[in-house]
Amino acid sequence: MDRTANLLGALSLNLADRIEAVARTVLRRSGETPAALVVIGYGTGPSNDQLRRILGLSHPGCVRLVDRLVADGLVERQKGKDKRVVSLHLTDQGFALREELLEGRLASIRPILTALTEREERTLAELLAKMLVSMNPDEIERRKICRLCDSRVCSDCPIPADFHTGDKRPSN
Amino acid sequence: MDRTANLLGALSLNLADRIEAVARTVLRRSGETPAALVVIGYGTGPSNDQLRRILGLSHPGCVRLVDRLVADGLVERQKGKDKRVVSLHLTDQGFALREELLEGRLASIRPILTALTEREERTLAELLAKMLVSMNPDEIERRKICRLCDSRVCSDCPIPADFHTGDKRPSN
DNA sequence: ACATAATATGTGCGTAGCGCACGTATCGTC
DNA sequence: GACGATACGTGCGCTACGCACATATTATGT
Repeated sequence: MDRTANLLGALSLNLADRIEAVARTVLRRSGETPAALVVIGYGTGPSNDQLRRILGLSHPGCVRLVDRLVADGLVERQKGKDKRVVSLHLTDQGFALREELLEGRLASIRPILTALTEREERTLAELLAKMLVSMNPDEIERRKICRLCDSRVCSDCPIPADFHTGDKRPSN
Repeated sequence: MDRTANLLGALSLNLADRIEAVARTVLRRSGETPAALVVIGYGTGPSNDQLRRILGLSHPGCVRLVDRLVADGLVERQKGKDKRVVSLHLTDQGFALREELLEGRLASIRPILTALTEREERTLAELLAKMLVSMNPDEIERRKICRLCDSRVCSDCPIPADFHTGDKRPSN
């Protein structure tokens, strides 16, 4: 079993490398910034605090991250229902870059799967789903796992989170 | 196929998170520092330049990384055959921490695999091996992929690199 | 043999991303 | 209406990293 664990770890590391490289190229930012773009892009208008929980950052870290996204013209701070909370939304430019990021991510993963037959790929999908389900994640954990997911291609998500109702364009 | 790619990406992200968390806990360092400890621990006495290529860092970045490891008492700079090159070796303390890191990494991956039957796990291992082989990596790329691997556990490595001759204790 | 290029390491300086401690504004509750 | 809880933002420092540059050693060409 440890051999399998090791192989899985090695492949995961390589995929993480690829995805990070894509994010750097597309956004010119690193760390949790790409994930923030994806999460905000689900269109639920998350608060700073909700975002930081999903990204696993401190509150100040998240504020600064949003500062960067705003400075880059990708995100807008809008009023929430409560005068305390900020509601985060993508600008059109942010949405466009998010699309590029998500497509780049999938493009970097696809080549690995071409090594498999269709049948093998289906088997892999089943195994992956089984492992994801077994994590039995709570809502925050789900969003954390899916913080770079392209929900549109993930039909029948094994660990559906709230925002799996589909991405929305910014409603300016 | 994109659904499978997305699931694979999500699981990989989660595994990368877990492994990074373990590394932070064990080493109190982040970035490529944990990988450096593992790579140096293969006992081949790599030079600064070889190390940087495997880790994908700039040369100065690698020098500073080694500075940190030396300051932490985990690595020693020894003379190479060439008066220019430095040969990097672990101290006993470095070796001990490397063991802790590798075991922690496996421990963080294992729980995911318990969701599978033995038969399923073997299937997964086959698929993983097939995907890794299909990358057809050169020597540097192989070491990059395996820069956090526990080679003792990875019997019959699908992409064997030079150092798969087994880890060695520091030979002070 | 000797200048010149290539290799390998290290340093000064700046940047990105993040956390801790703290301050401030708004909301709920008694 | 006071007081704690919630949510946001700021000052400050730290870690990890890259670029430009300096230095030392080895290889190469004439």
